[in-house]
Amino acid sequence: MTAPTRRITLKDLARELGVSTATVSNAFNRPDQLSPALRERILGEASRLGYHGPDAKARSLRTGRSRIIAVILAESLTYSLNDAVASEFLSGVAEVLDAQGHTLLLLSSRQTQGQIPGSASMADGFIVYGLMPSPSLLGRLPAQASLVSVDFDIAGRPTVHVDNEAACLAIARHALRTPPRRPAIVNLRLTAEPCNGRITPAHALLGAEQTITRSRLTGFHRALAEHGIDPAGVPMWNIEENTFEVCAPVIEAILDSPDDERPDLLLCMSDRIALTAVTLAEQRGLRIPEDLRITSFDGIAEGQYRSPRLTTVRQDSVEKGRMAARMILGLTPAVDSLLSTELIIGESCP
Amino acid sequence: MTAPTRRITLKDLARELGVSTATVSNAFNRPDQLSPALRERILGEASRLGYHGPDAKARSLRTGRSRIIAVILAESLTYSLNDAVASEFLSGVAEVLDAQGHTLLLLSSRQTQGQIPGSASMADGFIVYGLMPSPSLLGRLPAQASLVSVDFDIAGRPTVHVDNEAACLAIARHALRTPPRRPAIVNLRLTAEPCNGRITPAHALLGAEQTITRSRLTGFHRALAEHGIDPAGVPMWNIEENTFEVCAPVIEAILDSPDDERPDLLLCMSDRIALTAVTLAEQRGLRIPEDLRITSFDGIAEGQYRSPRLTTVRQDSVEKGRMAARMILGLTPAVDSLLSTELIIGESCP
DNA sequence: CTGAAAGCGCTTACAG
DNA sequence: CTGAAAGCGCTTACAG
Repeated sequence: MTAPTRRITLKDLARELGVSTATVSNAFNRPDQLSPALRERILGEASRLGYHGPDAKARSLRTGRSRIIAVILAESLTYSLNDAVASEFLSGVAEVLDAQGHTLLLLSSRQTQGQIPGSASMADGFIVYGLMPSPSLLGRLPAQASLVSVDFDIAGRPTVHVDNEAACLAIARHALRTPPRRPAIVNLRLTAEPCNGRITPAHALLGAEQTITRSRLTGFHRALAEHGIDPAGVPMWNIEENTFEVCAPVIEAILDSPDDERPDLLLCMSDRIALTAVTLAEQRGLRIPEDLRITSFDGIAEGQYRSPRLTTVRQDSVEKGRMAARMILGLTPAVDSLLSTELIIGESCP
Repeated sequence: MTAPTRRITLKDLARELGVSTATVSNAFNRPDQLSPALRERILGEASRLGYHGPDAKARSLRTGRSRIIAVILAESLTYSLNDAVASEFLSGVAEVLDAQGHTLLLLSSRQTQGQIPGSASMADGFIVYGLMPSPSLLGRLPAQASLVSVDFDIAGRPTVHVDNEAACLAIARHALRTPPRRPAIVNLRLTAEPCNGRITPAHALLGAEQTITRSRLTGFHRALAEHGIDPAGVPMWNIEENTFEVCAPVIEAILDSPDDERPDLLLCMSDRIALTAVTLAEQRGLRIPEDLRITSFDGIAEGQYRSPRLTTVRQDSVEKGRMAARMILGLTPAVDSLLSTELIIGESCP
């Protein structure tokens, strides 16, 4: 309780005890390297002197490992932290890291600084989530660090993802069992140039190697073709950000079409889009599913506990996070993994 | 593109260029300490050799600063990441850190390891959120690190919070303007021992220095007394975790009371509780606000974009996060700060 | 404007 | 079972 003149170090402690620094280090790191009695004495003295263990900065320099794992999110931290899917993913990562005594550093490939801060290179491994970051960002990551990508591929690196195309094929098949008069698709971040609204032939779409939503669209299109509907004739909209605020104007534009033009089936690429559609449709007195059927993707909790419960594809984002974390820590062989999805039939499209 | 034999260091680079390591270091850290021409040459050579700047681990040992700020969350990361209020808070923190070239490390006082991993001590500062952690956890934090608490006080440390009592007084006054027949209070984590259900006189409540919800209750009680209602006669329930799953059984118990016992006004301590009540009440065919009025706290987006919009207290959690981050970084004087709140009158209690 | 040297606090072969 | 010594990769007074 005296004023701390200087922070106590392992060396101080060794001198105090009359043993070498190696022995003190061993007391903390390799209990088998010294007698229990001596270890006891060292740990006891340490706690009396307020020494809480070897300094993490020095240890990480010496060993080369920090026990920090970084997750690089495609979107801003503000967006990601408030997005249910990304949050669940992070939960899964955190769960495994925590159990292994590791710690989670949050990064975004949209840092305002333009690039990842140097301090990030302290991490032992990087989980890159959601979108291919710029090559320069990727190049700046320490060469020896391990890397796992999630929801997209980096050549030569292991990846974790779900089979978006098959899942979307399945849900669209379900929806099309009841023939729609005017089906429509609401995409998520699918255009090469930003577009928050109707997609026209003039819009270039991102490729399947750049975004998972392209695979989702392929699934929808396959199902439509199977049912004799020309995909090219099905109107598409695009949403730039998976939030109520950004979705709302696009959905409003769709719903405010004249009765005989308004879609009666909306194949949406996320639950957030679908929930926005539900909210705005109800405000307009449209009945779901009688006037408008809606399918979506993700299976977040919010879509399931208020009626109408969403018909959606559940992807286990928590498990995705766990898998990525296990791979990064070497608990699981670092090989490409495909997680399965589950079709949930709710009330929005029975 | 050759096989990386060994990672290149600042020393290698200096040798390669025929300058001292000090000069290379200065080229990266103190541009004013060398001629622009030399600096250019050094940086050019560095990027050609694939040297991405000084190693973060070594730099942090040498300087004593890591440019990492840790947030210690009261709840598990899994819970916190999926809670709108905590997520918004973290957004605010991340926004400021990012702008300052700092990085965010996520910790929980509920780590499964029982205590914060040693690697956490790498952080330059700690933002402790939501609840007083155990003294032992607090004691293990590096003595020289800065510390800001949020939503509770640590003696001698700066804190950021909102005036919970005044806000709850205000919202309860609003609700009581229409005299309720059977008001009730749904508390959040207010009992000393875990209790997910009705609070009886046998339950000890946490003190105001331990939890913000105690201050919220005081606000409710003051308003009730003002309106001539004996607070002791108002039934109270407690919710252990702010999630739909944990809330639901308690809310169901409340709503399933006989008609003449069921509350007609629910003063809830969070929007999540209120949203659960809305969902379950609607399932039972109860009309809001005609049969049941509901007030809450937080002002999360989800409570505002579907009808009935919640009558609630909006606290600016993002700003709370920004404030805490600014204090930790020394951008703002580290003094106790009280954020204001805003009463939102929605349809759940007009 | 530039460089030689000390040292941040630890861990780890290695020798005894 | 224990200790002396090297060195992880850097930054920073300090001297020139």
